[in-house]
Amino acid sequence: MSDLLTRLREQGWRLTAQRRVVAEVLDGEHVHLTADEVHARAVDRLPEISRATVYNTLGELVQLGEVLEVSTDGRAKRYDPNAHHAHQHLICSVCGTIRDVHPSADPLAALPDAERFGFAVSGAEITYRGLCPDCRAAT
Amino acid sequence: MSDLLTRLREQGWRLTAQRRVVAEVLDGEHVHLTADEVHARAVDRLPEISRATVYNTLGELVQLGEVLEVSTDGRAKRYDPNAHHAHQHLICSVCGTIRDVHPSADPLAALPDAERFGFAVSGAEITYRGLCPDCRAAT
DNA sequence: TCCTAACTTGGACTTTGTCTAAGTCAACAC
DNA sequence: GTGTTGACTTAGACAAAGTCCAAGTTAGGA
Repeated sequence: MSDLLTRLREQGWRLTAQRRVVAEVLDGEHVHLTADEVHARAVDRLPEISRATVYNTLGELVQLGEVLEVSTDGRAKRYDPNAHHAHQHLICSVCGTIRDVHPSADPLAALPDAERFGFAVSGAEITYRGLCPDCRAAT
Repeated sequence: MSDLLTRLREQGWRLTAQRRVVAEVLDGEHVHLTADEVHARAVDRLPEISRATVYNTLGELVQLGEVLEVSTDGRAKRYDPNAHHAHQHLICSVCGTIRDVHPSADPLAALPDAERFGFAVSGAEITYRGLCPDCRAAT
């Protein structure tokens, strides 16, 4: 993650305590946190950090391509620090747990020209849904 | 759509004016409307219909499998009446236009067992992103 | 050490959606 | 047709997620 801080500085970022803390939270646990969860963890380290700053910083990290935004359920967006390795998501329909997964085929290749309607198609996200082992066991 | 009304009645639905109007709005234009857009169009036909009823009715249609919910951007959910034919979505990154598309391969087949982590995987949604012809021309 | 543009803050505000209590009405029985 | 009843609808309050703004603070260069 020191890589990340270096890259950000090269982009002209001011390295404030708040931004450092947000970056550390995302780096610390490889999970998919909501903005409010990031804020809660950031507050543990820097009690006076505001919600607005967390939102701003997350938005900037997304702009810079350092973090991915995942909108899966129409509720809060989740932030995925694993932005430098292509992957898709597998989500438990019951508890919402998210795993990164790696399909064997590129979904873009499966979209024929006739199905592109003149769009310049630039990417594809796949959301797999199912029941995680814990939720299977619970039923 | 009279099919739809018939199916709904068979499910024990009371056929109220409000529900009929919501069903007609979704049937009338094969687009992907937000709940508020559905409400706006419903009000044109039945001025006293309330937002709560539109939300309730859309939720019921989704439960019954007659309409799909599409959450693509963390903003408002969109409702897709084309629930009886498997398809995926292609979305313009600029204007948000959504098209139904039909990839040539089943995305489920591209997820190896080793990448399922014990989940009972039940489905996959692909969101293709790109620039629509209008937005390409505008740049 | 100073300066200043960039950053942060708290709170107001917006959007999207949910909930509730009270009133209305579709469908069935007669 | 008329009455009955539980399902449905309504308006408005509420909640969650996110944005915006004016005022205060500060990182980093001069």
